[in-house]
Amino acid sequence: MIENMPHRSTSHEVLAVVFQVRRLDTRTPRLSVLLWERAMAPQRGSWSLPGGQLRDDEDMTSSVRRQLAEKVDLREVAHLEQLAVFSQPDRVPDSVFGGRAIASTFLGLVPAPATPALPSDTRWHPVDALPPMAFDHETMVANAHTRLNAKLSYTNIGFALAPQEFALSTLRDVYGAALGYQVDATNLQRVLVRRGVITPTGTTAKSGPGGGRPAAMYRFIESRYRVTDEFAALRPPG
Amino acid sequence: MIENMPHRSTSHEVLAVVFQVRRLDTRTPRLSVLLWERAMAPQRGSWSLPGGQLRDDEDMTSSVRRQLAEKVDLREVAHLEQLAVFSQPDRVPDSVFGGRAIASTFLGLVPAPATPALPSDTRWHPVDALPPMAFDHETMVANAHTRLNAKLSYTNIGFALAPQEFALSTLRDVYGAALGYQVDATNLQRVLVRRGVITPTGTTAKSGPGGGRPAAMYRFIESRYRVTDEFAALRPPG
DNA sequence: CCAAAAGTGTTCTACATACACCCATGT
DNA sequence: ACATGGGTGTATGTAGAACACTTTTGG
Repeated sequence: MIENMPHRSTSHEVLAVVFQVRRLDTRTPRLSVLLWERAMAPQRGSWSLPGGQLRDDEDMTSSVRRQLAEKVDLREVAHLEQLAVFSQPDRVPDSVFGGRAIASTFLGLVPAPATPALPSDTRWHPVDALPPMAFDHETMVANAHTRLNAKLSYTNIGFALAPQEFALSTLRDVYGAALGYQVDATNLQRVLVRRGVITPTGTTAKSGPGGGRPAAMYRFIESRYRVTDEFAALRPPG
Repeated sequence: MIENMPHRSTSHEVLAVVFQVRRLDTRTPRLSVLLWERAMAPQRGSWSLPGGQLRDDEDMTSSVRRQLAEKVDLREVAHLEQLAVFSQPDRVPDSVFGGRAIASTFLGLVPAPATPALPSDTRWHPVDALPPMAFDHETMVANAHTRLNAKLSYTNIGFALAPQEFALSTLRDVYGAALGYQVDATNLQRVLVRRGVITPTGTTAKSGPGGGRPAAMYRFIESRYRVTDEFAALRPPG
């Protein structure tokens, strides 16, 4: 492959860090990210973020949507936002795109319940146990995770991870999985109700086997991203 | 000019929103942004952000630095960070870069006291009284201003706007100019000292004409960007 | 001695955590 | 009855805003 030619071309790729809170086994759910396994060199066998080259006539948001549609049902992506740009000239070898490639990353969120069929090379991986990853994609995942955690504090972004209707214990698990520490359902309720983010639906869930009081169901008041309280904070315990 | 050809080229430009808190007249200082006036079509006479095309062999941070060096003394830029990408295919007419141009924006900060000579087409403009601006550059300034204000709350980013040593009343003016509301010097001191962001130097300033108690001088403990308190908030009065 | 500017101390409020206690359901 | 999970109410801590009062200078 030719490297360091004076006028190598510059292309632009778009990559999506798509998160969902998923329960793998019977244990508590984990924050997971959508990855596909590279079948060809370079870095064959390592895992990549979904994405691809930006076309000359599309903007980046359209491009991410187009490329994601090959991996998941787009109607399930409840939130999508720009993250950062990665522009080291050698971040991917020239052989991949026939030159140097700038990457723009996006954060995508998929609500908890459903996930449809995935292509055979594509899988969800818990972010706390990532497989070997291609190029600088691991950094991108960390970056996205940080952004998500920050926004859980001061926006209503949880709507894009939680089911349409949910018990508070479910919401607690969703927040807990994303933030990486145990969240108190009691306080979570008070905080989010006070801020006008969630509201009771009036219905209640059934008790599970072994009894227990039936849980009141809640829903997010808006299902569009909004900054709810610029200065709000969800602090870790301790 | 040719438009909507199936394979128009895509180029990449880098633009910097450089802020400084400046006193224009005798009144309180204002947050200002560095702009240059377009001498040629399109949009001749409107004002643009400094920047230009990314080269094939440089990363974006290097590119901003290179392009900024044509406008200001780079040693004065105390902070530089990535903002957002603007990728609408028609955000600038094809005639400018011979095709479509994606723009990556950066936030730059210059400390208060000095400003060296500028090129004749370049001037500082208060952000609350911007001149007619080219393309989507006004949006970019607004975007940068929002980011700066958020970071004043939970980081030590003020170091990049304040002089090396300063009285608290000066720092109050710097914060006030950026945030757009009056800040109480008393509380600012307590908050920033408690967080370990600023510290007294031991020296005091001279009193001005008409007297007044001499002010104790302070400095920022670190002059590197740092998140000081993830959950901190500086709220507006009222 | 008075005005001007800086600094100190005190109070007040609001938000968020912690935790003990009460409620509703299944077996 | 009692275990299991859900919900309510109360205390506690803390960061930050508000503001009155004191200190130090110049004229």
